[in-house]
Amino acid sequence: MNEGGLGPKPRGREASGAVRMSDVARLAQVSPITVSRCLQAPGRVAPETRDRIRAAMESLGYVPNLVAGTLASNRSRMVAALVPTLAQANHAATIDALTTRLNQAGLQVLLGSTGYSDIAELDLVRTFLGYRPQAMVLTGVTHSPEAARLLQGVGIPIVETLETGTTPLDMAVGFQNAAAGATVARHLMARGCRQPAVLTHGAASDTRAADRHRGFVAQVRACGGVEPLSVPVDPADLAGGAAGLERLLIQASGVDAVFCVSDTLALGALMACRRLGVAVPERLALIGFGDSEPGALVQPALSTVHVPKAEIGDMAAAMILARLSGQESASRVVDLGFRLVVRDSG
Amino acid sequence: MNEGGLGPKPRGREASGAVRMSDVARLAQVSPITVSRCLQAPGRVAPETRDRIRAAMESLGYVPNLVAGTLASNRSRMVAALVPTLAQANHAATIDALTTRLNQAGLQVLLGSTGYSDIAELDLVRTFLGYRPQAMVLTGVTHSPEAARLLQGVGIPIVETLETGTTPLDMAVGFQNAAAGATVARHLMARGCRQPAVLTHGAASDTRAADRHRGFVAQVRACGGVEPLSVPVDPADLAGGAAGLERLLIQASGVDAVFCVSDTLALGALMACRRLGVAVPERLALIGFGDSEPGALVQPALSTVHVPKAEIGDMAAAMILARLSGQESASRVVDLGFRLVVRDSG
DNA sequence: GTGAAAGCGCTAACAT
DNA sequence: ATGTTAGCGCTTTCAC
Repeated sequence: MNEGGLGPKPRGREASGAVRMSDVARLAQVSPITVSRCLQAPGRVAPETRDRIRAAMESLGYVPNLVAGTLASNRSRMVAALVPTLAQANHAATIDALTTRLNQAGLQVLLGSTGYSDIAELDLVRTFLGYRPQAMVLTGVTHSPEAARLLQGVGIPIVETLETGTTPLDMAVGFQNAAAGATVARHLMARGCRQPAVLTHGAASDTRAADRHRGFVAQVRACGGVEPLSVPVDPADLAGGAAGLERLLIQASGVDAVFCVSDTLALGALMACRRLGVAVPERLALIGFGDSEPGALVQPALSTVHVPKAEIGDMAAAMILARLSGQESASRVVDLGFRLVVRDSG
Repeated sequence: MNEGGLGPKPRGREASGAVRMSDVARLAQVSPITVSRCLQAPGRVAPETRDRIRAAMESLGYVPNLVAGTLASNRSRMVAALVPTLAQANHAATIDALTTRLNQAGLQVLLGSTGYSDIAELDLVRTFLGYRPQAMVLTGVTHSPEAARLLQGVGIPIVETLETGTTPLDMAVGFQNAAAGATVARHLMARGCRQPAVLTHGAASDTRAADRHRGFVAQVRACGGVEPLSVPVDPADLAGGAAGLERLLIQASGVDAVFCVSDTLALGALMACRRLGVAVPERLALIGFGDSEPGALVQPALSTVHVPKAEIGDMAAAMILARLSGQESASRVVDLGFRLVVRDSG
């Protein structure tokens, strides 16, 4: 259909008639390298030649093979990103901002979800590294030793998101989870709570949640409060939040405030309170984390901690882009902070 | 640090000391092809050799270059997926399910977001095709003619999600948006609404929303109702929903029911009603679409249409996997349906 | 069970 | 402004 019968295909492996750069070159009567240049730096080919090449590409429906290009140039246009799950608004918003920003700069995002599993993470890191990405974005700063070793060995920019508590592998952008927990504790104690408790995420690798929990407990202690009871929940969904709250009330009926390490958990707890006839915040104060949309809409409106999800994605992209363009960024750790949002629930 | 000084690197382009398959081969005293086999089909190399190779890989920290592998074998392990935005729970949930399922099968997802723009979509399609993915997942069935042409030309499985109204490029999984709109209309008319209206998404390329709108209007007509007024909103967020509702009430104070083409819009409208003192559903019935989490939690709880977001992602993955394993799937279009969820708001 | 040779489609490094 | 040559790191095909 397209061959002139001049040269039989040497290895004959191609599935469908994928158009190659050499086909374009032949039609445009130039050498392949000129076609390549026309794609990489159109300014370096004569306008007439350029038009001829473009016409040829158009008429053949040429789609450059980026895999071959990457191999030859040793430069991919890909950034790998790993999240625990997308089914949570924080992560989705962060990744959305990241991809949007990176796409604008001509970079593609290779996305993987670890499901809060360290071994899945290691697997994905290994595989993704195999694509020789230009950079890698991870969620959180806790990774298996092997993953950390692999990542440090490759010498590409690495950005860890949502957490800035400790020294990053390379760069980090987020906020301090422990400080957020402490802020919530201070707020609750100042409101006169006597017996605070916490609903936390049971998954061991959700160290962000664990940090918030830790910061909360430490601050309660510092304020001289009673040791907070804590109930781990896994999976950390609405039903889990509801069940967790019921368990909590059974274990310690005197609890008068609950810090839920995520809004989802808090919303589930709020539902349980409604069912049980527990008045919020009069009898029980409830504070969430993440400032999700539903939290602002329920009644009583959920008090929570706002975190800059989209800004984190934007900043991660910016840090990567800066590094790739040679700037040895001044700040390797960017703390975007958080903000306590006091509404009706506590 | 690692070279024995035997052969100078021919082209000397490598950034950092990336370990190559030949390095592993040399250390394990086999030829590169045996290392390759050890990775692809461990069963075909002798156990002893295998152990030697694995030890070598381990000690060198070898990470196979998948780019080279893809080029040589003409088979990538990647699936490309395009969504309008991830900042909306439906899409995030669908993609989450898709990636999880595909990752399990050893496939990676290359993710792009089009921001509801056809030209961004075309751009992404072109670029992604350059990576020679094994399959492609798109949102909706409406694409620019060039994109459609490109996609049909490549001969890989294509799955269009969230919409099954028309003939797909290749395969489709979702539900019928127009039918969903009609169902809402029937419900509202049966409840005795006299003057229904609709809050719709203004973005021209959100044809799913437009279909729901169309189906709704057609059904109202079929039921002999008055022609529904419609107010387009863009962007379709909470604030937009609130503003849209106010505009609607100004334009037609007699409206007694509003179908919002998304839950987000409906939630915004509900907030406006609270502010304005409009009783829902007594004075105004409100129905959303998508069955988002907040909708179930607000008061009055939002009536809406449930769609199987995660199931769509799962099914898309399953369809791709089936096709890749050679099964010429019986059904190219899978309608997973929807379900009217009547709660308090209408 | 293992290896040698060839080449995937493109681009870097020099020419000219 | 354009071309030549030589690979990128791997896998295919075919031989042993």
